[in-house]
Amino acid sequence: MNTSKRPATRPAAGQAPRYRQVAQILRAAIGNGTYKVGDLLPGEIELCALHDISRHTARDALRLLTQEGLVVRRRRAGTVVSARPGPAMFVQPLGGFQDLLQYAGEARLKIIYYGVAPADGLAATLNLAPEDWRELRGYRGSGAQTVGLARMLIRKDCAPTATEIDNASSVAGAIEARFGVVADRVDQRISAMTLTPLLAQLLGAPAGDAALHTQRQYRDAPGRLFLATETVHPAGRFAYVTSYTRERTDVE
Amino acid sequence: MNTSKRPATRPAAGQAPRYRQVAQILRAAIGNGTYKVGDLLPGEIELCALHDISRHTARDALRLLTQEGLVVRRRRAGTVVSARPGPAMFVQPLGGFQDLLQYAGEARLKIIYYGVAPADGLAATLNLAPEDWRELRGYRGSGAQTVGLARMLIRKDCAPTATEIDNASSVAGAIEARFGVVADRVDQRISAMTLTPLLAQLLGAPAGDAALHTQRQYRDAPGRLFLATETVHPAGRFAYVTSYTRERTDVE
DNA sequence: GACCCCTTTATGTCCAGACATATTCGGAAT
DNA sequence: ATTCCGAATATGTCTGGACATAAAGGGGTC
Repeated sequence: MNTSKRPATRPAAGQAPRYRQVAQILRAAIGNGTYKVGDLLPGEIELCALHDISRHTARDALRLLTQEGLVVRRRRAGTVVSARPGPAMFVQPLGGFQDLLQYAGEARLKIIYYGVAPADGLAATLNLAPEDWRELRGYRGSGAQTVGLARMLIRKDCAPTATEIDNASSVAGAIEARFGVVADRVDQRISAMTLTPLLAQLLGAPAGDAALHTQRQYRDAPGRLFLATETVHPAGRFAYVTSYTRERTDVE
Repeated sequence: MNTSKRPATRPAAGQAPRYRQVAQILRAAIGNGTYKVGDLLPGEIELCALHDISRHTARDALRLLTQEGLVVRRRRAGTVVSARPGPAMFVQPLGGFQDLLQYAGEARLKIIYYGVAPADGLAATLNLAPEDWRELRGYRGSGAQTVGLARMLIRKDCAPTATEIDNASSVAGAIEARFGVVADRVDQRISAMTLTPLLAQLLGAPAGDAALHTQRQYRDAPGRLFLATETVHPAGRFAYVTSYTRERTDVE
């Protein structure tokens, strides 16, 4: 293993890593129809040549697209386009329990309000006593892009600080880390809704547009509600993606 | 780069890849409390030593746990446990899986078209050769109430008759009963959409209203697509309701 | 105790290589 | 035209290495 090694082609300062750039190029090509569903993407070796990158970097780029459900990869068969990306679409796995405890990919929660639960806020909606809860409101998004709006109630006796929430991968995770309160049951409801003028304004979308409405209630082992959330994602910005596989019992 | 390379430590025949084995060991350790939320996992270098694997294999194992939301990784900070593995990782996929194979509750499928896949139908949307597929269109509803509209592609070589479909609890069930083709993997995507005038008319809903849009692709064991469906449910008529419970995994 | 700064560190990103293997495909035979 | 088989192929898995960088931590100063 004594061949000389090409110096790494690092991205310019402030730019995304090369593998993300290549992933974005491919994502855009799928989105604009250059590659259609069923088409083969350039293979790993071809991507190396096209973008002057290593096979590792090419595979990392393709791994991103695989995770987003845009392509399917099988050995020898190659990389096949399986879906078109919505423009700037974020996808959240909707598989199992853990997926409920995570933010979608890189869509972070930007807190815009965290404090006393207003009498006419989410607590009222859920018929809860506001004085027992903290309300949190925030945007979900990445960078300057807003994917959705979230509103949550956190029971006062297990309300982390805003900093703790910022540093965690989810609000439920922050609660568990700080107070040891663990979600034992999560009830979820996904439905379609029409954006009200207020929500539309907050989300920078036209009023009357369609949106995904997700409500979740998290309960601990004795069944006590400790976290309730609702999120609104305008159509075109967000989708739940799930992949179920029939389980093999031959594993391990 | 002229040091000799250790031969790869491949898993024994029939066993999962090493990176999956290591991931499972760590997952179990998190699950049984060896590592608690907030704890540091062994770093990459330590995992290499502990399991006699390369850093790449260690990183792949940790990447799985990251994807499952069990750990959070940041440079220099290390790998921190962010959640305990619920059954969600294994979240009774058969239960969830089977749900995909059934109609929602009592909402039956009323077939309004079953035959040749039109050149401009769903096959075109999925970039499939229409001549290899049958297209089925129908209403989902109960009694006189229409809940949603469904459109499906069934691969010709395993297309049941309309009567067989009527008599089964699902199209996938009819396919399995008649041809023995079993869904091994189902990819699902749930998003919000706005009703086009045509869809609105078919559904008796105002054009421009919000709707839930669900797309599913069913693949058999070798990964071949044999059934693709899409359904549209106007807002207010349909919601996905799910309840996840953390399963007691004290047995293993 | 708070703050600052520098070193250390553990992950992130990128490079190269090799072997395994599932899958595709082309050619031969029927 | 169909079937079979073997070679080729493109991804999967695993090894090694190097540099970048964000973050932790320790020590010194105030």
